[in-house]
Amino acid sequence: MIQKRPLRMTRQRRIILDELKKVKSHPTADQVYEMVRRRLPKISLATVYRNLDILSGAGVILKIESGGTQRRYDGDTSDHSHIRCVRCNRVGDVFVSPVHVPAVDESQACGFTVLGHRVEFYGVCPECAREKKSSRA
Amino acid sequence: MIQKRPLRMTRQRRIILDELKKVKSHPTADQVYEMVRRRLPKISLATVYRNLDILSGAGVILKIESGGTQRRYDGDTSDHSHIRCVRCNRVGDVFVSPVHVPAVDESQACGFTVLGHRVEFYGVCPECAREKKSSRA
DNA sequence: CCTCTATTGCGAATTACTTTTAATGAAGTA
DNA sequence: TACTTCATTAAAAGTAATTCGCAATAGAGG
Repeated sequence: MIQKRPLRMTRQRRIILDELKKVKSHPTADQVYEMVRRRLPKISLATVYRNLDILSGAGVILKIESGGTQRRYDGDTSDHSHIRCVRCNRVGDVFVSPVHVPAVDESQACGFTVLGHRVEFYGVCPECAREKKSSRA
Repeated sequence: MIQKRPLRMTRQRRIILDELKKVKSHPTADQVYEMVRRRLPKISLATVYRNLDILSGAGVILKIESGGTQRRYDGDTSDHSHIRCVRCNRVGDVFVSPVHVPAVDESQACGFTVLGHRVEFYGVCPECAREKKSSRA
């Protein structure tokens, strides 16, 4: 594995990574900002965004792109899927045995070279399920 | 099947729908705007956004939410998956026999009620593959 | 230490989309 | 056909999320 350039471990980068690894949720950049701010009150939101980009580019964390208005980040890079709440966009982890997806060749994929796939689940998170029930939507 | 209220078919809505059904690509709102503008030069981008929302809400077209910075729309509502180019975010169709995804219960999904899932492919589109090759990135 | 250059913090800019407002026009009614 | 009504429109302003530009700063190797 060729390491292009070792990541320079600045105070803010270390703390961002540390906070993200610490939680099992999938926070937005905003939420990471709030978490990190408790330890580094002067950090800027742009720095948080930049580092989340750099860290996900380096494969140290995961950037969850799919759906919703805000990106989310995951400190857990082990193999698992995600489920997104259709109401509040909260993201949870799904641990299932590897899903068998038939091989797809270019002819079936508009000439695209297939690199991989992911399975995305959607549903209702416990919090929203509770609200829904009480408000009889 | 209860029809809430029949869609009022305005000139601009008809043309938006027509242009979207005409192509087999998955244009962004911007691209739809450009297409429609050739026939309705005075239409506004907001109208395009609003109608794409209304049409997808009515199930006449598909809104593709997953990944990239811009939403994409699909005039083809038949059952198929999508593949996204990791370089340019272009979206293509993938026609595969229904993928078997094992049932997931709440305990495996952080307490979420699972409503469904989709399989997303990613890869490199023909155009980007060609560029990559020539520029030896 | 000292230098070199990646990284930071700040505010301003950009992107992608949504809302507001007043005017318009599609479709049902007489 | 004329009238009515209310969903829909265009244009502009607004908003939220993210990114950029740049001077100041600070890790890491020498």
